[in-house]
Amino acid sequence: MSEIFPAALSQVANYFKVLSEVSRLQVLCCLKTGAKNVTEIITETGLGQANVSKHLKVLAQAGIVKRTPEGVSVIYEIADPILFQLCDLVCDRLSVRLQEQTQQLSQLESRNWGTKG
Amino acid sequence: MSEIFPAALSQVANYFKVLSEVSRLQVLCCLKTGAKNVTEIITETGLGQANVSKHLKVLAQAGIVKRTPEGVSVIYEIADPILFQLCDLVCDRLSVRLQEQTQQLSQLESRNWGTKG
DNA sequence: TTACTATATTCCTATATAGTAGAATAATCA
DNA sequence: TGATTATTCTACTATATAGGAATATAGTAA
Repeated sequence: MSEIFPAALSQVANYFKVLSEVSRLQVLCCLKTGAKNVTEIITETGLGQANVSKHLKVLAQAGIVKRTPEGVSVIYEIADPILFQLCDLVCDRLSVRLQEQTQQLSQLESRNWGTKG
Repeated sequence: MSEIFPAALSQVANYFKVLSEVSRLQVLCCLKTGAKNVTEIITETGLGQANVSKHLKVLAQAGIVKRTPEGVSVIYEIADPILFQLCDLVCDRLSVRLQEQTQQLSQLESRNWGTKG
């Protein structure tokens, strides 16, 4: 009955895809401290100009940033209320995983290659 | 000072990338109702065998599913506590965006092509 | 051992897209 | 008008990976 439609999933997949690029995350991080124009984003991230422009377009189409032309330049700001929740969740999860892996590694060490013989 | 290191961001980006494929989301949806072996996942999703196997490997490496060999078959189950929180957040956000867009569209309609003249 | 089943891996093709350079467009000022 | 600056658009190359067919591997039973 409650079949999952791939069409609905593709929207979710696409949202995650937008967040799956380091460069775009860099842009978002640099916008975390407030709205900025494209030039500021370029200098702060160190990315190429055309590249930044493309990424901003993708982010804007996904509704993650808001574009506001202001005179000769264009201001971008984060517009997605869930963005930081998402990133915080993932960061916490990643650090927990790293801790678990570190622990497993140290257990493996002392069990199989310990000096006790 | 608190510079963002792209190396740290790439971990986050990679996590999101794992969730950015429709086929992988299909697999996760089918695991939502409980642990299943690979054959069950194949029939339930309709995906090819090699394809499912590859996606399961990616999901397991990301710590999103847990792999448990059991006799001749292998059981997979969801192991990531934040997965459904993430998906729910995104789904809610997507539906809000769609509502907004629908509303804007109808406003545009009545303002520019309305019968009032 | 052999035969069989369930998973995993390898190789291949097609597609998607990141990143770059340079052209084109748009807005401001002299 | 032209010059300057900010941004976007247009190819282009290189890389990544989804998906499928064939093959390999691991476990089970005879």
